[in-house]
Amino acid sequence: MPRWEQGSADRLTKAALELFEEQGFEDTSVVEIADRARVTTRTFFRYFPDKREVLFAESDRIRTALVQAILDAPEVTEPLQVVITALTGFDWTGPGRELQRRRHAVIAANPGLLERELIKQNDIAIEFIHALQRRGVEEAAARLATRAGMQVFATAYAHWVEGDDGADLRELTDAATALLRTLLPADPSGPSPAEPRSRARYLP
Amino acid sequence: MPRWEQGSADRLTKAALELFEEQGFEDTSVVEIADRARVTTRTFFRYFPDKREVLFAESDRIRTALVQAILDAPEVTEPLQVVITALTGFDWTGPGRELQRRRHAVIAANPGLLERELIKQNDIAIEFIHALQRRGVEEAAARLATRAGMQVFATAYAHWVEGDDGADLRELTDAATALLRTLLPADPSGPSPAEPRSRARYLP
DNA sequence: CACCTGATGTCACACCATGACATCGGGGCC
DNA sequence: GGCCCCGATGTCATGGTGTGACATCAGGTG
Repeated sequence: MPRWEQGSADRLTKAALELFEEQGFEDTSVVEIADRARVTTRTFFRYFPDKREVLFAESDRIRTALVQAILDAPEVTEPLQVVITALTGFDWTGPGRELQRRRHAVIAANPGLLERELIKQNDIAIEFIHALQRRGVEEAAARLATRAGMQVFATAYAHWVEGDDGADLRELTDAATALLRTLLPADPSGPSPAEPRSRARYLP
Repeated sequence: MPRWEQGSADRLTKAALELFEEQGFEDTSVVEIADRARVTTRTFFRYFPDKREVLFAESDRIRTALVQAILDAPEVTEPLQVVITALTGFDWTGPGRELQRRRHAVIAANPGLLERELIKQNDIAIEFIHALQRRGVEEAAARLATRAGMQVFATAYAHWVEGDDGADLRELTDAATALLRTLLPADPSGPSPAEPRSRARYLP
């Protein structure tokens, strides 16, 4: 195929993004997308397993890169820091900031696509947990570190994109981590009735 | 309608559960479910917005009860404890332990239903966050407390159902909370390069 | 009895998704 | 050059999902 010609997958993604912006996700049929990309619907489904997936082609690349970052982290690093560092170290601009913004806006505007985004995030979390376990982290700790780390990052990221001041993303994650710590009861004797903890089943 | 006769919705749910057990979710059509329940597919879609939802009718009741538990918690309670207490205080056996077990087994065996379960949990999380905010908790804290609390509960619950010893669910959540605390860097000076924190944007 | 109302059935239709097979065009090999 | 192979795409047929419009039927009520 000549290099100057976009592949069908790219044309389909572009067409879908445009149509979703123009008339919404639900009111756009696969036929319309395929027509605009000058292919048949059969070709659409050869490239994407279903209609929603057309906006999530990058997802695989992102997930793989993040998991690799976790596996590559220095051995001594604490699991929560491993997760947060992987997330903050990733280049989220991807294939162009503007395209990324449009894609995100379309997803945010459509419940169906939001669901798919949630699934994708969950897939990433699952692989994070496995990656941490491969680093020797025990399962319960891996689950907690992953979910907490992703939520901490989400909190920081939200403040980062909407923040007026050019705060550093790392500093924001530190602040979010600190906030999370304030939510946990103090360690030796908490506000709860000072029952001494029964043997901590999950501690190493 | 005579009292001794089950309503269509109940018959549909029962039929669907049986068929999903017998031949799987994907290989069961709405037509089959409707036939076994002695109604038409049109009636199926009057009671359930889509095929998956047939196993999640209880979801609304559960979500409502949990949110109410959060709103009813004593005013002084810390947000994380509010979430955990709401979850541990709920009667998860619902409409019969055996039915609940079958339903859960079917969901666990089908990716499509697992996705829906994830969505439902997310819906619950969103309402938890709103409920906490109504209690005066700031948004970032509400998000972190909700996600952390749900994950802590999930960790404890998993150990509870698979545990041989009859450990108390409350003790298990305490243990999981303690584990989460060990994952966070120590508060005043952590293992990270001792950069003094810039003003903590999220602290009260 | 006539009427109303809620639940259900009937019919038609659009869309999503996939299997089976045909076609077409370019690159390599003799 | 001519042939063949193969990957990408098109064509056709089909099954399942989900919804709107309207008909029907039963029970309760005046």
